[in-house]
Amino acid sequence: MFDFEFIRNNFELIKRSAELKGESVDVDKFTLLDLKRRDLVKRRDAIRAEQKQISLKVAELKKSGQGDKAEDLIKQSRQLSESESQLTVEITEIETELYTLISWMPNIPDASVPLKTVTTIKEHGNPLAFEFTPKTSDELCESLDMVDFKRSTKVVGSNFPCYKGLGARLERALINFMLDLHIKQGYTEILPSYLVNPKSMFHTGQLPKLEEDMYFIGKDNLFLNPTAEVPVINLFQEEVLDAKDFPIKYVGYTACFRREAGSYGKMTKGLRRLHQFNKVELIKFVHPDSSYQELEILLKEAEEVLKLLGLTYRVILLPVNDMSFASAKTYDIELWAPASKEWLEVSSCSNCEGFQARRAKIRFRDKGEMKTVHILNGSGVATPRLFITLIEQYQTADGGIIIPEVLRPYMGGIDIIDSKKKNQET
RNA sequence: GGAGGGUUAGUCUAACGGUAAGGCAGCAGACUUGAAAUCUGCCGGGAGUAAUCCCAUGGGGGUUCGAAUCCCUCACCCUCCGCCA
Repeated sequence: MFDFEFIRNNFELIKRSAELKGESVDVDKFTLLDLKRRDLVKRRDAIRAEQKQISLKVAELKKSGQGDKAEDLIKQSRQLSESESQLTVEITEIETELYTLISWMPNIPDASVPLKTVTTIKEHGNPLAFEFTPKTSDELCESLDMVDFKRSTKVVGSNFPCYKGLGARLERALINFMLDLHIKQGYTEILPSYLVNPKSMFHTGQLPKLEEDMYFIGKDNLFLNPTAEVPVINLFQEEVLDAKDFPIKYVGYTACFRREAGSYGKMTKGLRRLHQFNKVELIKFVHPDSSYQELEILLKEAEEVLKLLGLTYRVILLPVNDMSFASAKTYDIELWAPASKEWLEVSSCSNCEGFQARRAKIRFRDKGEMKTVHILNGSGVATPRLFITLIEQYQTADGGIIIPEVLRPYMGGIDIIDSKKKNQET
């Protein structure tokens, strides 16, 4: 969200970036309402000033025991009061409209972001060649009994996975491995609430735009978080941070809930796109002057997960039309699923600059001046597609899965998942 | 769920219904080799070249010429009671 003054001075920029992000923002309407508001406010202020003067005179008269002389003044003030409240009604209406208008303006992309072309920044690892026909993750999950999709459907519905046996253990191992790694990188762990209030959803930019994609508990007016970004960032809403602590780094794990309304087809098969999934999320509060350097560091910190797991991945720079509402610049990390033969997105690392911070009123003091912090977020990483690519990349000719060494301590020393060991819980 | 108490600026704390006062922190300057101390100014937001004006006491409403103050309502915090893992 932007300040009024910024909007007044940057019409073209806002209009163009909104169009590129697929939003229609009526900038002309803003100008019209803004001018009207300023005019009305000026008129109301004049009335209020007059009322104040009268009020002071009344007080004086009453103090000096001449209360009866105040009658005319009081009558006059009552009349002013009427026109004042009329103007206030008009102003409130306009402000509501303006606020709605502003809350639908997406963040402006950084100058380094391409308009429509996806740019591959780097590739890591080798293209994997198997001397046998590799199984897809769906086949492996079934043959090794790691995820029970069918039974879970009876409990809740489709696309809510139920991990089972060593599948559950592997999922848990991944989460813990990632958390421990990021803690080593200097992040403070947060285990936040899964439910968040509407205000918080607005601050981080999920509302108003993505309301349809969110689970909502009407009885208590709460949303299920779609990412730990929401509860973690909102911990600090309306706070003034200390610049001495920058960069402030938090890592949070939560289950994430998304309705994925309108999704269908191949992309929803297996673990590809789920209503509930696990994600470890990195959040940084930084000084505006260094937020783009911090974004590069954040990306490297997320990549470290995949490097240590020995996975083949690539990093792409998202063009404006693929970027989220709140982001100014986003890198995606994609993993290679060799059997399914597709790149799967497991992480988005974004610099949202002051967009969320202005909404959430998260500020810091810089040489006596209050400023808006810049907020970055990055998945480090989401588990389902990591799970898919890991089991596809590490599968053996006889249908087992080798556990990467860094995960073994989290798996009770298990080094391979195979058909004999599939339900083992040593 | 019930009863009572509370919410004032970055922070801490005042204000018989008469128009938000202080302290601390912070910033700038003076003094100083430098610092501390001290002194001066600034130190919530908006409009205006400026003088100045308006808004702001958790949110929303009401009473009043006038509300931080009185009333209603909601949110949150604290204490106690009830219920429960």
